[in-house]
Amino acid sequence: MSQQIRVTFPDGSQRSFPAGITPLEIAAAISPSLAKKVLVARIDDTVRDAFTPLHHDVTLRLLTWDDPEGKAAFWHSSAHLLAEALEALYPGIKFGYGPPIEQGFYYDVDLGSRRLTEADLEVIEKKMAELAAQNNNYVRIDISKSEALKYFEQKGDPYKVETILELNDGEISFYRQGNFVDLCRGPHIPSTGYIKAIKLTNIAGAYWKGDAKNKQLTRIYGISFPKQKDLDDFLHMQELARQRDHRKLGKELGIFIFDDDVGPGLPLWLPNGGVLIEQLEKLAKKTEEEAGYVRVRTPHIAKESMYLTSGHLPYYQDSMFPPMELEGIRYYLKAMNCPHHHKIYAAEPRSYRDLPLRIAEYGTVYRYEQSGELFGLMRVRCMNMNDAHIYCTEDQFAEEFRAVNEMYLRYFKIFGIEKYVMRFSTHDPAKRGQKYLDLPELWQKTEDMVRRVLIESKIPFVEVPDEAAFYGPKVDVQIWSVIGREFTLATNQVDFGQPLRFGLTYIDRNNQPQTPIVIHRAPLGTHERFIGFLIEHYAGSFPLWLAPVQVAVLPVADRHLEYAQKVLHQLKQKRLRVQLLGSDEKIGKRIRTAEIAKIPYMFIVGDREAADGTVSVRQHGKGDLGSMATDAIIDQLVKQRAEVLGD
RNA sequence: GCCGAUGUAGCUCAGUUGGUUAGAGCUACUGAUUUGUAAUCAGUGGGUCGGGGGUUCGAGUCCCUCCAUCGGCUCCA
Repeated sequence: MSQQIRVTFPDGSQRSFPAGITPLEIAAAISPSLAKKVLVARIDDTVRDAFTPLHHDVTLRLLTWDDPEGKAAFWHSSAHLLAEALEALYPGIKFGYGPPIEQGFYYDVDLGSRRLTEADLEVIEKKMAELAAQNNNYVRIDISKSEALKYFEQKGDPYKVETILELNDGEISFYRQGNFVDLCRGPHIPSTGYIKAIKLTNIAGAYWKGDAKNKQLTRIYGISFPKQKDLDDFLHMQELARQRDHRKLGKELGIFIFDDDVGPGLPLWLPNGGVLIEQLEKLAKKTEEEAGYVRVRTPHIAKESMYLTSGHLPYYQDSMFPPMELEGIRYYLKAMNCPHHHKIYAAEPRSYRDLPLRIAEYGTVYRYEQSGELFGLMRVRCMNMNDAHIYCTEDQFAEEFRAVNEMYLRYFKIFGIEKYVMRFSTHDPAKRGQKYLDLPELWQKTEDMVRRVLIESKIPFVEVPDEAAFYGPKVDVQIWSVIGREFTLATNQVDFGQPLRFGLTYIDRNNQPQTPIVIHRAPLGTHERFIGFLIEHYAGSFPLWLAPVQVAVLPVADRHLEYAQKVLHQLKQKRLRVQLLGSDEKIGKRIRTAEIAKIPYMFIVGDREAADGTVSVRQHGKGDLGSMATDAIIDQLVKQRAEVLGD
């Protein structure tokens, strides 16, 4: 009677098993140690519980903690465990969603009038550990819609009821572990005992269904692991990440500050930050000059009428500082540079021979970001954009877009930026005329061209439908802060809307007026976000060309001061940024000071060096490199700088 | 903007259940020291405890309120 099924494994091998066997039992048949590690299984193309009975021939892949799907199930099951603990501790609370996330899991709960504190988290953690130790199995229960509704109506959980109402009968399942039952499509790990280490990380408010109009629930974040050591490692990594947080390093390295009296989101760049800005601008200006850009300067404010022309008012008004009125006219602080640049384009008649026209400016813009959004340098209210607008014909568009893209890649190479994602945002044709300009041909043409350019330049990218700008498709570069927040670092946008609004034209070879296409591009984003990112990227140890102080000169004793001054002078002659760390403190202390300041090079000079015209070179993070002829090492540094800045 | 937490010298932090002149290290300043690859020694200065209001005989410590920061949510042309 025992029917056999054929199971195909990822390596192509096949084995027969009695029907009704579960992936977990199959794992046990292969090896007991494997069985202990299996969390879920990919059955044909779907990830399912490892305790799913198999009744037909299948392809099977056993998934463990080492697989992303394994981790996701592990954390999803942990979220259920959190809910179980919460229900045990605070009977009667209501449950929202409780999914796994990239690093851990959360559960949204309605605690009524109860407030949770950090101390409560420890209590909940203990309860979770206690429930985990019971090693209860996760059990799947397929259930009808009406039965499901009945259960949660009886229990009095409106959020679950609302969720069930949106599901179709026949695709609803519950999962139970111990005495706790939750609506869930799964899959789950076999039992709670797999969860050995738990850390609840924080409490936050979160709107039900992510809608600010809905009630705000309490979200409890946590993370869990199959071994205590994994949790320890995770916490250690987090600590290391915090060490390179740009807000901490920015203060320690004297790069920027915020001041209550100046205002939130309005950074003050200290001299060291000023150097970073100078160098970035030097790089950008050189790069843009070589790429045929022209440079302009425009005011920080403009009349209301211009923003009516551009269409930013009233649509974007909430993100702009409120207007100021002079002589009966309203002026706005600019939130973007494009309108000013369009005016420069329109300042004279343009011929097809003038195109492409590439107008660049490190423009300062002001945006009224919500107070809760501000985040160090990464999200501010005053920012300096590496902005430019390229005005071109349709025929020139692909080539211009490609050139911009290549500029991105050149920058990324210089900075060694490897962890990023290019997001290609396209429009939804069904929403043309409402969310998007109704210019089907241009959408089609530019989207195709952008896609082709991205593929040809072999940049991995993700295409996100229905995320384009109102006026055209765009490519954004996404990066992450050390604490894992995602930001758009750079952006490259196509615009066929504003040229129409501003009535921009050029005369083609047949003497007919035509509308140019505009490309908005900011490969280095804003100084604020880019430098915030760089601080974290380099952990504050900037490469020579960027470093605020490039070389520290350390005389061993007072009698070497004269020689130190001579070395200092040689460095300055080559326009290197230097600092003399005098001799009041012992040399070890001064080396420490320079190391903490993350100065790339130290030149230590004593009797030996003064006698033979050398310096003892110490590189930040690497240590003593030995003595070198002063001229030779300075030449090396100058060469290093020239690799990026060209001089 | 919403939920929650936090806010003590320039920086990092300690300040028991509210009780005499609020502490430490680093920094700064002064003096001594003249040093060979990650912290020389001594002395001095510096906070009224984020702002305002209140409770109390008495508040850094309790309450209210405003501001800022932090963690999320929402937002992000």
